[in-house]
Parts: sequence; C-alpha cells; structure tokens
Amino acid sequence: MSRSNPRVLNTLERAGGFASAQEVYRLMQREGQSIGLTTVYRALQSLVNDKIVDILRREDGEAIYRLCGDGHHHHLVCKGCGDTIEIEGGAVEKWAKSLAEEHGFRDVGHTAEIFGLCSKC
Amino acid sequence: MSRSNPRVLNTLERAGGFASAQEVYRLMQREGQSIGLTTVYRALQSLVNDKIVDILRREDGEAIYRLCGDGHHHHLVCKGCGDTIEIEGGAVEKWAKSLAEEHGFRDVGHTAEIFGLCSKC
DNA sequence: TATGATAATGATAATCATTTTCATTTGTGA
DNA sequence: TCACAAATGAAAATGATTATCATTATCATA
Repeated sequence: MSRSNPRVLNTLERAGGFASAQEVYRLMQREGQSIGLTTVYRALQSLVNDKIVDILRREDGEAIYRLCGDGHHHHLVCKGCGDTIEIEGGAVEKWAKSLAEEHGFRDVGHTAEIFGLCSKC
Repeated sequence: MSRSNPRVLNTLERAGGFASAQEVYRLMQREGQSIGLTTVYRALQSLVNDKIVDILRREDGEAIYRLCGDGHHHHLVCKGCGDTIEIEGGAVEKWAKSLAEEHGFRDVGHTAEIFGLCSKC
C-alpha cells in the first residue's frame, strides 16, 4: 500500500523540500512528467504517514509539505514574489523546547516563518 | 469604515472566544439572529485588522478566530484537546527582525506556534 | 423633512485547495 | 495468457473563503 511515489518525493526535494501539492503538481507538469493531481496528493499524504515529510500551513491555509528529518530550518518568504530563503533558527528551537517543557507538553513541534517584502518588491 | 459588527464579536465571545467563521455564522443562525455569512467574514476580518482577535488554523486549514488580549504573542497549542496557552516570544521577535533586516526585507511579520500534547492528553 | 453621499449588508456566484468516485491501466503471480 | 489486486488519474463533489453587485441603513446638510 506504499503510495509514496518516488517521482513526487524527488520533485519535492528539488523544490527545496518545501512546496504545496499544487506547486509540486505544476512543477512536474512543466517538466513534462505525466502525473495526475490526485496521485500527487496521495503520494504526499503517504509521505506524511511515513513521517518522511511534515505538513504545515501557509497564511492562507494552503498545506505545504516539507521534507523533515535532519536539517530542520525555517523560511523567510517574500509576500510579493514568493521568493524563499532558508534560514537556521537555533534560537527558536530552544525557545520552543523550553516553553513546551515548562508547560508539561510532549511530542512537540513548532512552526516559525518570517514574511515581508524583499528588496526587489 | 469600522465593520467590526458587535453582534459577531459578542457571539465569538460566547463561543468561548475560539471559533471558525462558519461556526459563528451557524451559531447566530440557530439563535435566530439575522445575519449574512459575508458579514460574519467581514466582521471577523475587521476584528483581526483591529487586533482584537487573532487568527490561526485548524489542522485541516480552516481559519479559527480567537479573542486575544493586547500585545503580540504566540501560542502553545495542544494537538489533542485544542487547549491553547498564550506565550510571550521576546526571543522570536528579535530573531525575526534581525534576520529580515539582514536580507533586506521590509514590512515584516512572522508566525510562530508551538504544538504538542499537553499533560492531560 | 427631503436629499444625497457614503458605508454596511447579504444573496449569489466565483475561486481554489482538497477529497471522492469510479473506470481504466498496470503489475504480478498462477 | 488469465485473473486479480493495487495504482492511477479524469472528472465531479465538497467546503471554506472571497468577489460581485444590487439593496438598505446612516447621517450630515440643504
């Protein structure tokens, strides 16, 4: 029942490990890969089940899938052109962990994104 | 131009200060209040602009509106029961601001939420 | 009190991401 | 080759949110 289509995973990787289902689909289309939107959704969902990717939300509620595992990082996103810069967030990691422990939370994750207008926009 | 309809705010309060637009609308309907869905959305959006309520997301992406006190803060949310704790994020504020400036971004905002399982769940 | 400008309202239609349905294709083992 | 289960994807359904646009309420002023 492993629907973790390798082409989808590969595309997500090449997208910087950070993209929505629609974006993965459009990217594959543009590259001439033949795939259906449904399959993209199913593959991504399967990757989430297998804990290979993480799911979080954009400001408008659209789901974005993120390769998780070792290199945990955050993003600086331009609201104008959508350009994204990956950044390290050491301070945030510690902040999140200590606060969660302080309140007796376990199995803790966090999201932290910065958005604004880049110099070009 | 203040569209912060007081009936909507009042309903959100009575809903425990934590509900989606659809829920606020359905609640008002059930109570026999005559109001349109559009107005509910506009009123909630206006309350967000006025920083009277906060917007965050359910796991399925639906927006939930949340009465908040003054001041910018973040949330520690339980994935099990939905219980939410408001927290200060001094470290995060500085982190976001300095990183954004470093990359030449302006008009900057950020999100930072921590989620996990609380001690009860 | 009329009048008119402006803001507020809400029914309806449009949008957009996501999920369901279902028929078809593909892979695999007998 | 045959049969059968899993995978695929086109198209329709769903559900939240937003845009349109005509109508209605407000309110200052003539």
